Amino acid sequence: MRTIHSGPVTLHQVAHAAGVSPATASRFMNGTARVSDAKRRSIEDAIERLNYKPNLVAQGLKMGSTRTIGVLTQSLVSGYFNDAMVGIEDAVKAAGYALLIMSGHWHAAEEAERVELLIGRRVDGVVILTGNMSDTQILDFSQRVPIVAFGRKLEGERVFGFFLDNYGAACEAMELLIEQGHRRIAFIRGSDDQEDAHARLAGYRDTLAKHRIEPDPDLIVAGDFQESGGLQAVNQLLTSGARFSAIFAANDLSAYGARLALYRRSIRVPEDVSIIGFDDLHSSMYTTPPLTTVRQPLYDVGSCIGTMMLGMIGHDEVKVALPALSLVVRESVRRLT
Amino acid sequence: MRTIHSGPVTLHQVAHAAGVSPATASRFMNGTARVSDAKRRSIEDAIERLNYKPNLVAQGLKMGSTRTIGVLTQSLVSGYFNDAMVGIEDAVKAAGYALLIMSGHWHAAEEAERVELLIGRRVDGVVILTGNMSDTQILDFSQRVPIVAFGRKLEGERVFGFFLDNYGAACEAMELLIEQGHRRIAFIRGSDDQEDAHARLAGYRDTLAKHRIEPDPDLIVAGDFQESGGLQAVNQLLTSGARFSAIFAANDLSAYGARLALYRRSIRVPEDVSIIGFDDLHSSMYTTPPLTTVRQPLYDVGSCIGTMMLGMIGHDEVKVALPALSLVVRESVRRLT
DNA sequence: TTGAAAGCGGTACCAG
DNA sequence: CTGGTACCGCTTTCAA
Repeated sequence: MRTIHSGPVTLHQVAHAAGVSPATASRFMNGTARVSDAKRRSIEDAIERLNYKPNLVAQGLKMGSTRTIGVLTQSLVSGYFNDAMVGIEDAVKAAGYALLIMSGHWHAAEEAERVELLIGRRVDGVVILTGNMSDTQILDFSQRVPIVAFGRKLEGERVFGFFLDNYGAACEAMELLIEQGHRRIAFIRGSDDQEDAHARLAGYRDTLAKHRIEPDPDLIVAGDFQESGGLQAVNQLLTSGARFSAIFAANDLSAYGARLALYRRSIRVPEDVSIIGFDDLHSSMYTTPPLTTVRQPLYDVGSCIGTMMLGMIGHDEVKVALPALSLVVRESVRRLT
Repeated sequence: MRTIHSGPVTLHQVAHAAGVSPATASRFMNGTARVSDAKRRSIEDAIERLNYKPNLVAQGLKMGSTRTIGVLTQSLVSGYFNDAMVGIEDAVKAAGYALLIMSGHWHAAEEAERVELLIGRRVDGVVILTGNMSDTQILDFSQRVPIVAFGRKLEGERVFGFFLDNYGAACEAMELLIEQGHRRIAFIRGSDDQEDAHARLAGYRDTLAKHRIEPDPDLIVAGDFQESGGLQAVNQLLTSGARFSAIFAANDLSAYGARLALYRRSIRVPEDVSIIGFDDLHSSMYTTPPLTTVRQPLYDVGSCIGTMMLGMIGHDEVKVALPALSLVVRESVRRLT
């Protein structure tokens, strides 16, 4: 006997085929209660025969949980964010959670709109990867859904936000440069609207001050966290005739651009000028020369976020240790002789 | 008057507050039918006051459509796939579709499992970005959900698969090298289990043959589409003492690795050896020297996929022009003198 | 134009 | 242990 059915098979059909009530079939599916051996077998059999797969949408509606975590990223093509993404996914997938990813493109209004969409789709929680929304906005959202945010300090019943010590790491990077004898160090800034950019710049300034090195405003040039910005920055530095023996780029992408600008003028790295970056993107291990930089353990950050999220959803107190930034010394910095 | 409510407000609450039936409220929400001015106003008012947002899950259950497209990628951290991802998203978001992304890690069983999960979540369609599943498996899945696949040729009622002309583009790349006077050209292979890897190798071989250049098996070395593979490949080439004036890397990542291996031995690019890659990752514009490579218009591929998917879901015939590969000449290839 | 009610596919409470 | 049934939030006949 073969029946033509349009859609996927339902639990009712399984129950019917197995000669039991949907309730029993459901109980069997979820192990919610004991089911007699006979019935169990016939249910198993029916499931097998009909190739039944539960409808997660229906379950979601009934249970009030979609087993989905919304992620607001800023760019789907950022190696930076994507590392965190896999950390998150790895942390939550064992619990049956999937990720619904949307990107806000560093635009507060768009970010809010995306979060709204995420909530409309009834995600069980949303993680916000930096961005330009105000803390207040996020706090507001957290009334409606648990939130964990990366890149800002936030604390509350259904919200937790944290950031890594960019300032401290920037100081470390500067210490390395200075310890290697560099005094005239250029700094390529990040996007003005990003917290991290400021922290890194502050680290640059304060470390210079700490060592009583006279800061030269001409050595601080605009950038945008992109390769193109780094390229322009160094071009500007070079045409302005500024002297420097090292460059601290606010992130690796900028460092790539800077490196190319130097290459164009046949300035060697690190023989003529040293470069240090920030982020430790995967490809920074393969630039020529391999880039000395500050490692952001984004995968670990993602894991933390994932476990925190699961904790908030399950109303558990979870304590996770935040990963730390660290310097990774490769070959783009050389001692000044 | 203020009422304490646990969850989000429902359409029933809105209807109640507005003094109309849920049916009318629903009609208003979707513009399904005319609603009298008076009622309309009171509904609008209630929506505003209660800050009502429709429950997409409930709508999904009722309508049999989640307005979600499942995407099976192979890696969340691949610049290659992610470009396509944003193309897809851009193409479908205007239609109210969101992307549910899962990755299969080039593992057929895992891929199938992910697709199964996607279907369980009742996505309206799934796009498969290459991978190692068999065509048969995909055809099977397409019985249950419309599929568009990238990286394989597939045709059917609810499935469409296509690939770009990797072979032709590889030939073009080789032509460039040969035209620039190169005869001893090394080839770094891609992963053996990927179709594209074979196409590119075939392009390499056939173009050599076409120009009656004696192929040297020692010049074809293993790779894995990763930087590390490219690095090792060139190391092997170098230690084996093989002579070559150019390297054709099966993809940009391999080219990066190759470039570093050369750098380590102080072999200059392109003065001593030329390198050509494949993919044109974003960062290939900023390597030193900028990489000559074959551009894969992944964003456009994504757009096509998105529109095709929308077409399949809406049972429309859509004709989209597939984007073409093209050579982008930068600075890593030099004429042999 | 409007409301009542059925039902999308499950789950869980309540009896038995 | 099992079945009947209400209901999750929304849409859509069907009748009025």
